[in-house]
Amino acid sequence: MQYSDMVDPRPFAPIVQKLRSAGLRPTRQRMSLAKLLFETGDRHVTAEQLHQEASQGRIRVSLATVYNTLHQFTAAGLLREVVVQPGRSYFDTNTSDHHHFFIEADGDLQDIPGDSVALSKLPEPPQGTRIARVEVIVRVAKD
Amino acid sequence: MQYSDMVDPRPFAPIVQKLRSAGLRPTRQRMSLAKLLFETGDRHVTAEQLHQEASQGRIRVSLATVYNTLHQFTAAGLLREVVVQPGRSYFDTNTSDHHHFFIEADGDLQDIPGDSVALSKLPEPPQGTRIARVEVIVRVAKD
DNA sequence: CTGTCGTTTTAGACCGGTTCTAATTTGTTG
DNA sequence: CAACAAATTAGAACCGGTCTAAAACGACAG
Repeated sequence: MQYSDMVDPRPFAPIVQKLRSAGLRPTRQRMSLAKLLFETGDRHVTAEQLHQEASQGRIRVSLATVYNTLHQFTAAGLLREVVVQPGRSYFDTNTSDHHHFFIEADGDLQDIPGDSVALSKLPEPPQGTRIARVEVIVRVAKD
Repeated sequence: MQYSDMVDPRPFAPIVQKLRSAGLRPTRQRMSLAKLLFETGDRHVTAEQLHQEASQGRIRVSLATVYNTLHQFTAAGLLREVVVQPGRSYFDTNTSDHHHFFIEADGDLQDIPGDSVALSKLPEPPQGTRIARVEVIVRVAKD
């Protein structure tokens, strides 16, 4: 029997790692939220959604902490904030260069596969500025 | 002396027209706001900005009416709502197909000349949906 | 293991943009 | 001009998000 056959004895290790290398202390709340965010593929969540999800699990976190954590993760480059609706922010666990579909009727945000949208021409930024990011939002309606 | 040499005796006529054909009664408030919005080239305003601007002129309009009017104009296709910042909406008097620079530091929005950005490839929209609009936002930072 | 100290979390107050409500005013039509 | 529907209004309410001050916690030295 080899090590690789066993269940990982330190299931939190990768998350602790992730937080540490982002310069964030691995606290109970941050670890729990990180698990929810990063252990199930790409996600787009609002603060309220994540807070509710946490509450429904065994995790007790205040809404303030959810906001703090989302912003810290964003500042650390672990998340990306997406603004498509007035008065509500989404946080995307996919931080690679990509764009979004927004299904207005449902308030549902989806990643667009990286290479299925292409910009063939970009404008010169205004005097004294440089391009920080280019975002493409494809707003779709239901048939 | 020809008609075209004279000052237009009905300076509000074009605006009344515009409102009427949008199915909106040409009330005092709507006319005043329309003048502010449409008589000085392309603009990007927030509700608060427009309200303040109106107040500074001779126009008395409530903030509620500014919101109502902006939304009605948007529904009628006279304006376009642009969402780039959490918790604040911009309204763009340019309703043609075009995109935006957003200068994050100033909260300043600018039109990108129509043909200086080009999408060479668009994705298939998700099952059961169709593309309603494609928005490109170029976020720029100051040097 | 314990004490210390800076960091994090928390409840709840607060904030700013936006929407709602019910009463009043205005535009239109006969 | 009367009558009625539509628009406007002040102010309350709402809602996502932020702030505050106090309590809890994590890391580390001893």
